Amino acid sequence: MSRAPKVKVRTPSACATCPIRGRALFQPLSQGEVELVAHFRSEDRVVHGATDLYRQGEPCSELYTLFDGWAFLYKLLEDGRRQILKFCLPGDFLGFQPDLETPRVHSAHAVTDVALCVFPRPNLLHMFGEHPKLGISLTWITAHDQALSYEHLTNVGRRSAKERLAYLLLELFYRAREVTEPDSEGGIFFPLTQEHLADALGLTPIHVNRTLRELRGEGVVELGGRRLKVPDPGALEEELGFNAHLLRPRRMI
Amino acid sequence: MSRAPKVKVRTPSACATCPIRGRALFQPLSQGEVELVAHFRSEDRVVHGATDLYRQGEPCSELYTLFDGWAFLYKLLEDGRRQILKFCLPGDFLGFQPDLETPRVHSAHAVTDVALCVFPRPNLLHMFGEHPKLGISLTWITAHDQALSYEHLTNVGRRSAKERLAYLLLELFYRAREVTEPDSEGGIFFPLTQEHLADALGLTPIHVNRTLRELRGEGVVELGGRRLKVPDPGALEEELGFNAHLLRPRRMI
DNA sequence: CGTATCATTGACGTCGGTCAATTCGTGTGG
DNA sequence: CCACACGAATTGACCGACGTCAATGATACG
Repeated sequence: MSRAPKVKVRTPSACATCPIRGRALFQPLSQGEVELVAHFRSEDRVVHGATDLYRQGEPCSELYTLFDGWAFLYKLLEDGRRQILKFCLPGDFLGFQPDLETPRVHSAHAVTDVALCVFPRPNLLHMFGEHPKLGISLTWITAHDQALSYEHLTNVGRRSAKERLAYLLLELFYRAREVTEPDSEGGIFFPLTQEHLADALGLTPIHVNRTLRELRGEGVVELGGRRLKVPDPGALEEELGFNAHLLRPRRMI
Repeated sequence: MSRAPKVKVRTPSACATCPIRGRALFQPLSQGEVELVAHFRSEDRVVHGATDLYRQGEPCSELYTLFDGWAFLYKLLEDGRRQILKFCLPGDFLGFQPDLETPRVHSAHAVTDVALCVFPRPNLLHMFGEHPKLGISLTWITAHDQALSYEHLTNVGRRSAKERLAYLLLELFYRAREVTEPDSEGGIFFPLTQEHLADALGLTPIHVNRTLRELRGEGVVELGGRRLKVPDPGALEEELGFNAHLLRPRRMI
């Protein structure tokens, strides 16, 4: 039987009052611009957890704003090895790539049930044609994603397993705290498995587990029961040389 | 004594006849647009090899098009570990980042002597204000860089040393062949040391050396004397699941 | 030539991977 | 309410890819 998805819903086309608008793609827009965006948006869509949103090789017909839930982007090698490229949280914009005529270069997967705002590709190009400022927003988002991706590359390429894991958990802790309500103890909802973490960090799940045990033992993180807490984020930030700037969206100009 | 740099030169503001324009940032521009770009460009600059173009932490006052020579972007950890993020070849656009008010988030280093077109930041913003199409070009470039960066992340996170090295060499071979003249044997000029390769791949120079020996032994690559040749790129592409699409610039729209 | 940088090689150590159980937790059905 | 099933977490024993340390060669340049 098909269970009812657990996600936030809202009345369609309610961009003007969208609860995540302050954090989303089109944050710095005026009232009129928001209406323009609402006009080009085609629908809200809900996708169940543990399913793909799109797959590499498919045509690139839509783009999305993640409205609620957790997802990630990933690449698959021929033999099944998987690299997770980015974890997506509410407010993130997914599905853009340099050549929209070309098949998708990576896949996207819903971890939890997920709610999406859907932008059909032709509408999007229209939209940018009619409103250059939206193009600047998109440039900003892409550049921001790239900075994050460079950070991950550095993490995977040049840090030990323990550093990598601590770094990723800290990043996700900060990002999740920005877009969802922490629980009474300051912990966040955290739906990822150790296998997800492994595939993002270039490790095996087994080694993630061992490393996690160390971090827990040192009191650096509390993780379990779909909940994550970093008791002293400041100290960890310091210790890892974590650059929190990269997570704080600011205006480009 | 300061030796004379070995790079291509040209008369300033000759954007219209720039030999790399077909491959550079502003490729799809009209005559008038090129003149606009030429107007906002401030100068040509030559930088000696083995020096930094800019460093993380500095203010972000200029952006560049690489006109001649090889460079790379990198991040440094506190203890000196280095991750190379991207190798830059003629035609590449450097120095853009999401928040231009904020200090640089990575550094750039000239491998060889290098010639640059310099765009002062304030001019750039002006330029995009006056000509939206340039903004689209920039978005395209950023998205393209990001796709490359995701590819590198996958490479470093999920491939063996041998696969990583072969993959990177193939990529550089293709990219270099696009923008410079191959020698009579089909090899390309290749100024990187094994340490550069190591820092891009998340390996040690020693292990790069050993891995290179294997690849040479199998006839997969010829590398030495600042020259690289991949005798059968097609076969290697096949074997690695290399996606050459990502390297071929196409129009976004 | 003398010096510096890069490439190369060998011996050895370790971080993280592999394989294989066992345990835990949650949801399901009897 | 309990038995069961399934995925995820956990643990141990062992292995191998890659790192570390140290020495030697090859090249280029002043």
